[in-house]
Amino acid sequence: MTTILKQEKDLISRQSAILEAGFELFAENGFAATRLEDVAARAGVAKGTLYLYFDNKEELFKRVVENTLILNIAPIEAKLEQHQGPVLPLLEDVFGHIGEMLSKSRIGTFPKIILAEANNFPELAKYYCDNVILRIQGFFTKIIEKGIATGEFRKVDPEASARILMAPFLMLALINQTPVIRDGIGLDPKAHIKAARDILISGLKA
Amino acid sequence: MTTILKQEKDLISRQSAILEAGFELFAENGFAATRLEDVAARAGVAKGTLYLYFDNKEELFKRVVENTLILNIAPIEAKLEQHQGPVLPLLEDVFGHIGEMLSKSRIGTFPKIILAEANNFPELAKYYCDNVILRIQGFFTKIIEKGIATGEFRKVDPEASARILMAPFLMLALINQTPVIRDGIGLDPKAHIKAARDILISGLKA
Amino acid sequence: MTTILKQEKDLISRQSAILEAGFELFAENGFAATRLEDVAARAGVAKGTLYLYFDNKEELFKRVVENTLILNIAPIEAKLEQHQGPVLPLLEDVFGHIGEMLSKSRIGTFPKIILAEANNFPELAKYYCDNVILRIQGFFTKIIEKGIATGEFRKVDPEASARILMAPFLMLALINQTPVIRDGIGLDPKAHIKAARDILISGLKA
Amino acid sequence: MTTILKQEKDLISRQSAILEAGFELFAENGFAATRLEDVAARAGVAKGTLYLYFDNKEELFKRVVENTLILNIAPIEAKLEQHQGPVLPLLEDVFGHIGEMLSKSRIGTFPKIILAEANNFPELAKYYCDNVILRIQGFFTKIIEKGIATGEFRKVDPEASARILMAPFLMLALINQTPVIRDGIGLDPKAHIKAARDILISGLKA
DNA sequence: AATGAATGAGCCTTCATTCAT
DNA sequence: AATGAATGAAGGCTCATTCAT
Repeated sequence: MTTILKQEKDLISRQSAILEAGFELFAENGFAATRLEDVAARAGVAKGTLYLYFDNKEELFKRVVENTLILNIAPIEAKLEQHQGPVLPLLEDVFGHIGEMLSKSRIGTFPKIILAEANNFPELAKYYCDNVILRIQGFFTKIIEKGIATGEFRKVDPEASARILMAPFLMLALINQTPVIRDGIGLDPKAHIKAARDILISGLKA
Repeated sequence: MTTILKQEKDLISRQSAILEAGFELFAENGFAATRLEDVAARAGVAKGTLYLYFDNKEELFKRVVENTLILNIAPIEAKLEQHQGPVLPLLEDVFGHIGEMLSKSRIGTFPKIILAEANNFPELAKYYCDNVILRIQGFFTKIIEKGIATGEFRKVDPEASARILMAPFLMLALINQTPVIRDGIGLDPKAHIKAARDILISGLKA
Repeated sequence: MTTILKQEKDLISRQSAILEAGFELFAENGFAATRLEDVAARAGVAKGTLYLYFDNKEELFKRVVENTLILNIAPIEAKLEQHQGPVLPLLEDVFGHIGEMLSKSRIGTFPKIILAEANNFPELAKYYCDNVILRIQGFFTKIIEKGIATGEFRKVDPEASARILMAPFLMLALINQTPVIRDGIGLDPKAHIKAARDILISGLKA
Repeated sequence: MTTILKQEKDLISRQSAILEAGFELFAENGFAATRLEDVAARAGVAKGTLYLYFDNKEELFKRVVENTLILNIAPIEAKLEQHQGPVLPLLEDVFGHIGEMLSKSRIGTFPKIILAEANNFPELAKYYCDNVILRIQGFFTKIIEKGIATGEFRKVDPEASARILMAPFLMLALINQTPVIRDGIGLDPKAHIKAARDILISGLKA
């Protein structure tokens, strides 16, 4: 049984290693400019091994995206579900939460990959749209609606405003994954999130 | 002489046609997925002709970007230079101005191209950063500083806040060039700009 | 116009060279064991050049087959059409004709290729079946029917007998293209055809 | 000991299963297009197991051929040896015998395999030539010689005529293993053999 | 200057073979 | 002995680039 467990672990870690390697290289170079040979090398396996886990390059790409997309949206949504009382503290909390996530994990790479390849992989873009963007947008929309209901916020268009709340996060995600530009404009994630929270929440308040 | 002029004009228009075609295809498919054969076809020339005007694919890409980048930042900057009195009306005006530009012209394609290929073309990204992003950022920074000076705005971090002002524009630019996503989330450019102006300006006001 | 003619000739000869090279190698090694690189080398062109003339390996294979199949069936059929009087001399003539063709040209390679790849290329086999085998079979069937009508031949099953007439030709075609076996069994094409004519015609005679 | 016997039997049956599976797939797809993975699957063993019984793909192929080649020529030869009196009845008998064998068993697959791969496996072809073709040819040659001696047959070239006798069998073997063509030309084995016997024996008779 | 046929390096993918378990 | 995951050489195909016309 120990052996079985070990094998299982090996299998999982090997697949993970490939997904991980694929993630890094796709994020760095885009889909086309990424060579499977390099993915294999970074994962520490042979070229042919990739095909034991993935049908082809496209499928690997999709799985890389999907795999990482089972992201921390659910826990955030849960917070809102359980939440009682004024939404302002929740919103402030969420700003910090997402901001930190985008600064530290590499989850912010995805918007970039998806946007870059959206025309070449429309189904993938749709998938991302439905499972990530729309869920986040829905989350913010509900917060705004609640805030309007409790009188905390002015009467704004909840959905359009939700997208305005999301914009600084998108910007952070994109630019933080692009060193040349991030360093070029001197963007500091913490200050960025702080300014976003400050201005946007002030702008919503009644 | 007429002939010479005509020839010259032909030369110019041929080069333009290539740049134009390259722009459209690079914007649609990214750098790698764009085939020079298709660029040539769309420009109405033969494949070999491209090489009479451009050294290679990379150079064509750079020239496409550089060529179209001489965008209308200057007039906007000029407005600020000449401007007297309260900055709020100017800022409101600028919101509409940029919003319209991004909705109608294809200038919004660039952020997407640049971000997608920033790691493969760092000099290009740097160039774009210096000549476009930083200038726009500087523009907004100055407006905020002036607004703080006139007492119109709260005391915020001008540069970080400038980036928050830019975020919805970046979002609009990116998503508007990506039909799958634009339609997927139901983004309406006008409503988007309206909400941005509303929330951000309220958020800045003293 | 001289130039145009020359170019046209070049194009034709290049395509022919590829078909020729493909023919030889496919005949020698079969479909799978033939490398396009070798086809290109034998045709005196680069690997990529093949793709200017053929979509892919399969298509090249089919074209090789089809191309050579516009063979000398038509002229033989014509003979029968024009023929008057007793069919025996015609049949004897045809034996010599086909025998010579199979001995000298490499047209006899096809049955072997087709049979070997029939399961991998069923449409091709069907094509060959309809356009070659059935036409030859029809030709012999008609001769036998005529011969029965004129009283030259016994009353035999015309179609089944036609296939018996064809059998020695098939054998010759297959074995003559397979040196190991041809030499191994000491098959001499002329003697083979002579014996076939002798026995089969005697066997049909009334 | 029962166990040992069982193991031994398992070994034998496993090897047989592989040879069997190989036979079917090689016959269907040819050498190159047959994947060892499929052979293993059809034999109900793992891919690696093949290599416990065979050095490599080529060797498996040869063994598949050799293994099944020990066909029933001997009993037929014996008949001739013991035979006394007129050969005509024997020849007629043999026609039915071989015809039935080719229609029912899969022994007719071999000519196709051998011919298709003769250039890639010359020793195999030689082996088949010496042990099968030449023996059958010798058998028919002797019958014809005897028949000439007894005055039953005309004075023909015995060896060349032997090959003419063999031709319809070869044709049947090849085409019967190739459904597309067999169905395409509407070949019926029984009628084919009947016509062959009829015409060829008539053709030989004095 | 313009063409487009030709080139060949490069990459994805397959599959015979190996080897740790 | 048996397994099947892993390997990597080999080959089909694409497309940026060249060059004869």
